[in-house]
Amino acid sequence: MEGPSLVILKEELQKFKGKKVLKVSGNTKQPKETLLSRKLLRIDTWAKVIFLTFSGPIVTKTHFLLFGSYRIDDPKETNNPRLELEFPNGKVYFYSCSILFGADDYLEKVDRKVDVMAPEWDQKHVVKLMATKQDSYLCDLFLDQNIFAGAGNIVKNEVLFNIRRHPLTRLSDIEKKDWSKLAKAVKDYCWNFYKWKKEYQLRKHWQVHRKVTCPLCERKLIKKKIGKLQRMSYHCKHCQNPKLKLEKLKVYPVLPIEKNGIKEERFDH
DNA sequence: CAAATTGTTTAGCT
DNA sequence: CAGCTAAACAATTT
Repeated sequence: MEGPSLVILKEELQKFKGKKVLKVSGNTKQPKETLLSRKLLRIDTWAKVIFLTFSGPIVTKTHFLLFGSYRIDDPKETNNPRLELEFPNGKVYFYSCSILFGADDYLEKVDRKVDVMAPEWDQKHVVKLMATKQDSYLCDLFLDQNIFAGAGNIVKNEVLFNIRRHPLTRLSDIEKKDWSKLAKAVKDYCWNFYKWKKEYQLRKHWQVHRKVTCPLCERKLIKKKIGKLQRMSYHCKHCQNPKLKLEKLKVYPVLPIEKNGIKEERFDH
């Protein structure tokens, strides 16, 4: 689950704010019983993490990793929740995720200036941090949670296409004056992600991620694990700047969605 | 249906 | 100590 999805979860949990935990269950090894009878006081997100603060205070930190999911008032029948909380007005279920208790300090220490979805996101601050990673490939840089907190593999692949650059372009191959454009392109795409996901239109907007053909030149896309992080990359060898440094950096708008019958997204996460 | 996946941490090397 | 890799974790979709 990428950053924007966590913000959506936060919104969906608002109805439980100020409510008391009536019942706790789940297969987490963390001391879940300590949450009984406590009130959910606040909900914070950072990067791909959600923090729940209960009276006490007790702070939990939940990360959904690659396969995690959640449900509200509508449990899955196929597997057991890691944590289930019952409130007077409903229940929330977390599945296949990492949950840690006692996360008070994390919540305080988090750098909100690098969180792509945070109001405190600070372009200049991000560019400063980028300067410490000049040798990184863009495909690795965009996944660096210390610099682009909340960006994931979809964001990475789509932003690289929007800037028409090869994933193995090094940051140092981009003019320094354009670095702020890179940062903004990632942040802007994340907000589009957020909007599209709420409309169940996210996958419809994918231009290269998990696709086979380049939407511009119709050539077959390259699908390969590359970069230091070896995450799957989808890119067009022809359209994503095969000749480095020749062209001024431009962030192209996302192509309009095709009017064919791509089915609506029904993902839980 | 094998393969991929909206990801990260940690143990164990060199 | 830095930096790398493999392993572990876990569930659903195409």
